[in-house]
Amino acid sequence: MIEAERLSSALEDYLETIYELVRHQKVARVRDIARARSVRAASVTPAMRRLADLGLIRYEKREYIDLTPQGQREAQRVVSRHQALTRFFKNVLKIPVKTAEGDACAMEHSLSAEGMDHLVRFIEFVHNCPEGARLLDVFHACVLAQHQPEASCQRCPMGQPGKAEEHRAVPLSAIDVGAQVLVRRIAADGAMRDRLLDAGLLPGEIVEVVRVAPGRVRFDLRRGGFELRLTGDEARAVLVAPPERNP
Amino acid sequence: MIEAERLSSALEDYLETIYELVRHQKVARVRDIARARSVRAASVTPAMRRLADLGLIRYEKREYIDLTPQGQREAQRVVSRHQALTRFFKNVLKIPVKTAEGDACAMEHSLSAEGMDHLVRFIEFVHNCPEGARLLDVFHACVLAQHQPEASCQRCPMGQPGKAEEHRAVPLSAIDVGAQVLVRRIAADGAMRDRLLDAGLLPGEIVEVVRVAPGRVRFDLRRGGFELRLTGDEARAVLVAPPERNP
DNA sequence: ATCACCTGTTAGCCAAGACTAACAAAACCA
DNA sequence: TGGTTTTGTTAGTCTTGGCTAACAGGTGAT
Repeated sequence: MIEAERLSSALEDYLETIYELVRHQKVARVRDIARARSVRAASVTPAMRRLADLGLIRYEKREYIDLTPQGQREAQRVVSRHQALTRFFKNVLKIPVKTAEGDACAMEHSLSAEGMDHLVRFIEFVHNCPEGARLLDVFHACVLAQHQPEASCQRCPMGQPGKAEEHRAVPLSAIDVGAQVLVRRIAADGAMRDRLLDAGLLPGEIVEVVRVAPGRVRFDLRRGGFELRLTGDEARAVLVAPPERNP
Repeated sequence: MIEAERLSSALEDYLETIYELVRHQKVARVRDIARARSVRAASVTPAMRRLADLGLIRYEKREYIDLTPQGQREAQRVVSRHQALTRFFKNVLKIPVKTAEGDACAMEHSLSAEGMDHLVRFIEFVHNCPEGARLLDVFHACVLAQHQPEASCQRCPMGQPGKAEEHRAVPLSAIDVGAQVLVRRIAADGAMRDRLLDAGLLPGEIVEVVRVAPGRVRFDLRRGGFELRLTGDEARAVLVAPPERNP
């Protein structure tokens, strides 16, 4: 048995798979592990040898595999992170179950102890504290339902077009050349939202309007050293804080 | 130029590094990339060749490296995820800046479009909506400050030991053998909290008390097929919903 | 009893991505 | 101009973690 410095994600995944298999099917065999991880059985054998060398599993050729106490602890650590992330994605962010699973599965290997600690505090908060539960409801009603305007939150000024400007949010399409503005919100869904977010238009970012095409059909922005071109529709979906006015 | 199926995390990191370098230092050289990524220069050259083959960077031997428009988009996508995650970890979960950076850096490669979409909605919510801002305040005051009891939230019943039981939360140490209970909250900090969370005691989990040592100094639990042993102190820190009573 | 089948192992291959050591090209001085 | 230093590239090695193909060991059916 050799001392571990840091388990690779692949080995953590194997360990987790074994954990789930013994939990549900009582025993873990090479075949099952291969199926669960979508790899060939021939790839499993050497991984088992490595895990056995690390003292995390008991593995004798052609026999059932199971976890040592240390392997159990290690696997449990990973599974806990997986659970915490999955719950956050499903219950708080409300992303589709399958995507939530996928994201959690990939991220579970790199969440720090501190991240885990605080993430779980957050989950505890929205589950246990009436304030937390209420505010989560507001988030879901107000923000996730934006594409169903009639369902959207009455309290939140960002959801009400008339009140938006009072709260210092105007579409980027209304901004003059040369002004620097602060992105507040992306009022778009689906592919267009993805495009704008991927382009770096996150709330809190500062952008400068560099050029506006005649007819305001195209907007060239500068953002931290790079230029970015938006269509009129895109610019209308980017809500920003209006530039300061010197009174 | 070859078509990309899916960029590896390593290549995404190189791309991101180049992006940040041209943004701040105007140019990216092999030396700088190697330093930024803590690898040897000899590892950078082949990575640059791969990125150039994918049409993401412009790279001529011994010349400055820069991003093609496509590379810029690709890098920006990764950087946006990095930013969104960092902000969430820093401003919402309030984990230390350095840890936040580290976690974001590792997770940025595996956040789905949907996860990104909803994560940013959440950030928009707590930044723009008065309700959201309040949510965050309550969370920070009530939950993160738990170890300073005088600062803890007055509204939240979980923070007030007297009221906790009314809200169906009692320490696991008070539970009888044989009972199945639901974990509500881990009332511990630091290493003990980490240990309990890593052991899978997350809010929402169901555990059964299998055995209690004389003097209630040790508690053996069963959780989804595995046994788990807690000390008395640990059991006192696990707040659970009391078992149903048949009236 | 033997043949076929299922499962697991071995051997040998490959690609990614790191490393060192040695070499080549530029740049920097004197 | 020529030597030194810095910077980049090449060649060769290693580990991880996949793959296929071939083989081995058990189980079961005829």
